[in-house]
Amino acid sequence: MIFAKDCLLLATYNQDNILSIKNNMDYNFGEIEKRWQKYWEENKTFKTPDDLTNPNKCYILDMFPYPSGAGLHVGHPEGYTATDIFSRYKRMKGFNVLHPMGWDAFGLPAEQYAIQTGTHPSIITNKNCDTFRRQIKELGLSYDWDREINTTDPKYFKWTQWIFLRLYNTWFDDKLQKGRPVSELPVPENITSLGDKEVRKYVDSKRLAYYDNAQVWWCPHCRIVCANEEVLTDGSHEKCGNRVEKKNLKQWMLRIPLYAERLLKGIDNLDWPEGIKDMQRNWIGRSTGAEVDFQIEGMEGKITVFTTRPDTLFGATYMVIAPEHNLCKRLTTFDNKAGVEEYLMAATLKSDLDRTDLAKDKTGVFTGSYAINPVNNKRIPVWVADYVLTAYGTGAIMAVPAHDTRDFEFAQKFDLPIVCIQDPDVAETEQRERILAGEECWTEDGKYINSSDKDTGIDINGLNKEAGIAQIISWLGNKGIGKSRINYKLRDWLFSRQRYWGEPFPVIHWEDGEVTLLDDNELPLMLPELEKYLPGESGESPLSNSTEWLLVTDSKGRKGRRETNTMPQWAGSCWYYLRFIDPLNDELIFDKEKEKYWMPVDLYIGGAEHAVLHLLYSRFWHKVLFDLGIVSTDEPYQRLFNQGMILAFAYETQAGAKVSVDLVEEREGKYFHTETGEQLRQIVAKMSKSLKNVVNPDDVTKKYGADSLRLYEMFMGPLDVTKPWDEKGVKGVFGFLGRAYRFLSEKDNLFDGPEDPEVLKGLHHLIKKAGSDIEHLRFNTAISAMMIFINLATKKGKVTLTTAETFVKVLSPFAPHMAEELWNLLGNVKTLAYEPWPAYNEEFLKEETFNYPVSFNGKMRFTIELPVSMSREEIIKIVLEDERTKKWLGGSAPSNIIVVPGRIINIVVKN
RNA sequence: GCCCGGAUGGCGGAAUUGGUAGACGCGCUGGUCUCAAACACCAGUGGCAGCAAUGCUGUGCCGGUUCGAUCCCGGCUCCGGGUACCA
Repeated sequence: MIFAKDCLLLATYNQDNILSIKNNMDYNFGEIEKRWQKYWEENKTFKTPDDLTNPNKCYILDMFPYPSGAGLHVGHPEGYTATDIFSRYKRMKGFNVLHPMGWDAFGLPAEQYAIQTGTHPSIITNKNCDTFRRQIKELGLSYDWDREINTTDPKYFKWTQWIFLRLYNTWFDDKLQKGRPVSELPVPENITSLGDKEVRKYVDSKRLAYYDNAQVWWCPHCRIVCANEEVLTDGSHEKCGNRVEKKNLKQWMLRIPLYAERLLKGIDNLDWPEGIKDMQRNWIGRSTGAEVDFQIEGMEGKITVFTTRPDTLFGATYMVIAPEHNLCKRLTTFDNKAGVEEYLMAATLKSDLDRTDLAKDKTGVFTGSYAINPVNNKRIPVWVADYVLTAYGTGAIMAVPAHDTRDFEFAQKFDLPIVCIQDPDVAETEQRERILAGEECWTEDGKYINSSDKDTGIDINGLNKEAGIAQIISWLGNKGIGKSRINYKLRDWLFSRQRYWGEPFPVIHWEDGEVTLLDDNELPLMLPELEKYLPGESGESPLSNSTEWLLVTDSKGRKGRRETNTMPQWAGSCWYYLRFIDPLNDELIFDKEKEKYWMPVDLYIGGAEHAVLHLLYSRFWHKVLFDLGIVSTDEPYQRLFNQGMILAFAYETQAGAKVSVDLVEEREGKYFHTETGEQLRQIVAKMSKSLKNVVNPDDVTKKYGADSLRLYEMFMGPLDVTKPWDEKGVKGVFGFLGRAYRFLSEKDNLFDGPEDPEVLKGLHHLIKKAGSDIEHLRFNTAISAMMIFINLATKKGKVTLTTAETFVKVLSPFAPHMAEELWNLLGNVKTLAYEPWPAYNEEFLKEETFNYPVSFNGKMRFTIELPVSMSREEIIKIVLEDERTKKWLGGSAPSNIIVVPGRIINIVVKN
């Protein structure tokens, strides 16, 4: 009956289609996919609508990739397919959809390649982008390619530099909890009176971006500085595996801790996985406590400590300062000088590995000096130990060995006094006595003891923890030697790298010491062409080799030198979601109206490895831009979802040695080493070059088509879990697509007229389930529902044309090429990308009867079909009369009968 | 060590979050088609016992709450991820 439409189709569509109709029994995915990819590209089907009046907008974003030389692996399409399904679904739901893709293309591999070959990094970068683009297009992903961005494009990084200027020119108003332009910064009079230089110094100390000496990890092998997070716990460089060392270098830093409170509070209202929110909270690491000043015996000055437990001051029997503490030298007495110096020397040479290894065995050395415990005026020794970190708190602690395990270990080792000040009344008698005697550490709460002093007039004995803390803080405050304080783990962000292939800082250092930034209209500051990309010996970036670019002279003849550091890779990815809104705008970073319309990002999908850093940095920049009135939302990413990693099968010997996949053969479901013949275990491991178990999407697409790849990636399991790749699984979904295609492309299977009620019910069940599953990103069960429907339709043998069309619409977000092809074969001439998502009718889903499971004491014994409307009483009556019930009762009377309408019948029998 | 996830057939996973455990797919077994194979199609498939009807058993282990537990509570074991002395 669809012959008439076929004729129309033949007349309106291209020659290829005639072929496909003749041979429509076969699912020729190669031809189909090529045709529709071409159609979408030529018709700009997925161009983002310009109309900003549609109140339903949806900004759907992938974490854009670093275009590595290896090309795509099957992990990439997982997230991309998920956002694509969501985007296609939202378009059909009538939303304006913004769904862009781009490249996070600055990075070390291209630079290393440049060092080796002398080719400009942009050449290899662009080549890699081309590969990625081709591969991504072959997956039929519905990106608006007119919005493609590349972080290495001067038209893009001009605005990255522009944002840096804004960060530099912003200070954080603590009272308003808001970033403001430095032009609005009030400068105290005692500073203005000291002259311009001091004012400049003051302003610089408030800027969000500052230039200062920083102790950084230096990788002698890569000749670059590594961020803390790039240094692994064993003291090696994440990128190259070589040992790193400490070095002092002038660096750009960003004062992200000023935004700690805002970043922390903002997390609460985000629709993000709870685990990721927790990780961000822990990273920010807010803790409340107090700062307490300790006088030093026989010396001017004081040691300030940060403690979360000021209430335990009476138990503080010694102090520890970090090796890097600035009072360290002064506190060391003549007798102890040799020992301390030796210890300090050892500490600076220590890598993280040493520190971690030695963690089990605490080290430290006595300075010879004593401090005075303010609550009881007792002399307590001051020690130096590397278990105290200079970067956290004040770099000094008061040690309360009775109630802190680290302090306890240290005190035991060095035989320092342990005074219990909290009675562990909940502990067992024997344990309690040990604790009271200072033989065991107690970190739980308890009633204070030994916590009063007549001379200082303080007494917290008998109080609980909360009251004790409050009283001590108020006592410290009155004395002017302490106050409550909130401390964060979050540290200043080291924001420069000694590399070529990054955004240049728009900064000039003048010979007189002044630092100036370029004006907006001087941007972008381009990277110079170089002959050699090797970094300078001293740790300077390769940019220092380019004298022509490097040296500048101003109109008055003053000489200056450009900043040779470049920005880290985070810079470009911190704000790219904003540029996608208006990527071709040369006048503005983006149009304000467009930003207001599209922001925030409604769905952001990417790997969990970016859970903390990328998302935290990005949120920080966004909040600054919000404070400056540049963006309209306080948070950038409203809903976040992390896809799980895709692993692959790998093989290992009985001894546990990994065997490369090309040395493995399968025989009767078992695996053997092709050379040694040893039987191997199949395990699941990360894809890696060394195991040769990396799966390339190109190979999958060639064999089964992009629709199958997409479907399998989604069918493997829930989006957020780690799951192993298994090619056999691709075969499964390929089979499903083939069955669906053959069934729906065969005219004899389609008819006009009323639909079979069972098919109708199945169809509407599918529409409902697929819609809700897509909203909740549960694609695996949506696909399963489509399979169930096709199984039903094939069994029935025939469906109406309307049913076929409806099914194709539901299928289309998942397998868009095949859906377009079928849509076309069913007689439609336009793309189905904007066809309305079908509505389901609850009426068709209604059941007349329900097959009740009847259980006895919770064990299901048989089922009985009863009308849904039947009352509880009637149900009980019928069930009790049933022969099978009598059999299972075995003569005894039921003590209780539970009927949950539409669910279950449970008969309780007491023996 | 601490924090966060998780454990369901031979395998990936499903179960309206307290109501018929194992949907859907893979694999396997048998059959149809074929000279044969592949493809495709049909049937079966948690384990144990039985020719079968059927029965027993079963969601990492032990215990609890409940008429009823994969789901809630307590205690373990193992696996994965994060983190590294954060005062």
